[in-house]
Amino acid sequence: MILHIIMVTMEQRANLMAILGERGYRITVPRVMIAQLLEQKREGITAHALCEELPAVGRATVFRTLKLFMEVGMLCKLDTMGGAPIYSLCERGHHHHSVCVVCGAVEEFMLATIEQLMRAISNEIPEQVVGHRIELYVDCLHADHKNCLHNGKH
Amino acid sequence: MILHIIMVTMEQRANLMAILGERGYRITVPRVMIAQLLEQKREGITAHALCEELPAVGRATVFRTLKLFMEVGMLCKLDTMGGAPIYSLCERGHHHHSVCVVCGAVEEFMLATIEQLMRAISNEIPEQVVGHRIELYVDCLHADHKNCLHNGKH
DNA sequence: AATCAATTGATACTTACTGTCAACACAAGA
DNA sequence: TCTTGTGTTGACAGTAAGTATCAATTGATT
Repeated sequence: MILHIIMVTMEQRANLMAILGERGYRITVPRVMIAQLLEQKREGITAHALCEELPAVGRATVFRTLKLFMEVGMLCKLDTMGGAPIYSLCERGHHHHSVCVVCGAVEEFMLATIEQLMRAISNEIPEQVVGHRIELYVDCLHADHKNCLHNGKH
Repeated sequence: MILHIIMVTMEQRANLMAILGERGYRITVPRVMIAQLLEQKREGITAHALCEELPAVGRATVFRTLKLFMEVGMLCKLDTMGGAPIYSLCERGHHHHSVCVVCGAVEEFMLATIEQLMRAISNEIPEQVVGHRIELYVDCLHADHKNCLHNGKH
């Protein structure tokens, strides 16, 4: 059973800024603005859309910031195979995506079993696991694939 | 314990061609050449390198073919965060990657537990799972991060 | 061998992302 | 609170991954 993420907490942005601070990165206006927007767009957002919604922030800064957030493990980049990548905040290790291969509908999900698995893997391999990313390719089986991203394209 | 993939079988290319045939795609010279090369480059290869090694095959065809192989579920695309994506053949669901966040070293691995997990998930969610992708972000802990992809860049 | 749709290669194009650098702003110390 | 220095920004130009187009070609089928 999929547990959709409902909690939209301020804690996350605070976390993100705290992590930046800890690592010696500055907490700047553009970074806070981008974090805020990502927080609102829980379903994820493209870099292009981010730029449009934050015209005050330079394009280069948007990409630099996305990369930074990814490096500190608070942002996932989802490759949609034929569309622009989608970025979305994640508490480390607690957020994954399923992509419908028919209509392109993207859903977030979490499964306790995945997190259990990750802990198990940590014990099994010599490397130290600092993060992970799981994408499920599914057929969402919706009668008409209503959310079809591809409809507009063909 | 990581089980590195050792088996290098001809079966895989045959599989791939069979799958193409089944789905009504033609088995052409460029497709066979690309499949052959991918088979040799087990550790994965960039689209750019593929083009260089197969000068007889057009760039567009290389990308089209990679996309096709991904669509039939026989090829994984690995996003390396700051480098060109790496493509590598996979028997469906039996091949994943770990990426060292320090030095960028990429390793393939498989864990039976992951495949068990996927079967479990299939039963838990309403969507039909047709494929998956798992990337582990690790610190490989090699004393000097010898395989450091980033060395050349900084 | 003939047929015809699927595929190819060349080219031009789009777009995600990065490098550069002068101007700026954040945090810390005087 | 003023100063100072480094991290960060924005604009712009550049790189490179990937796609659209279209005439020429090729592979499966008859």
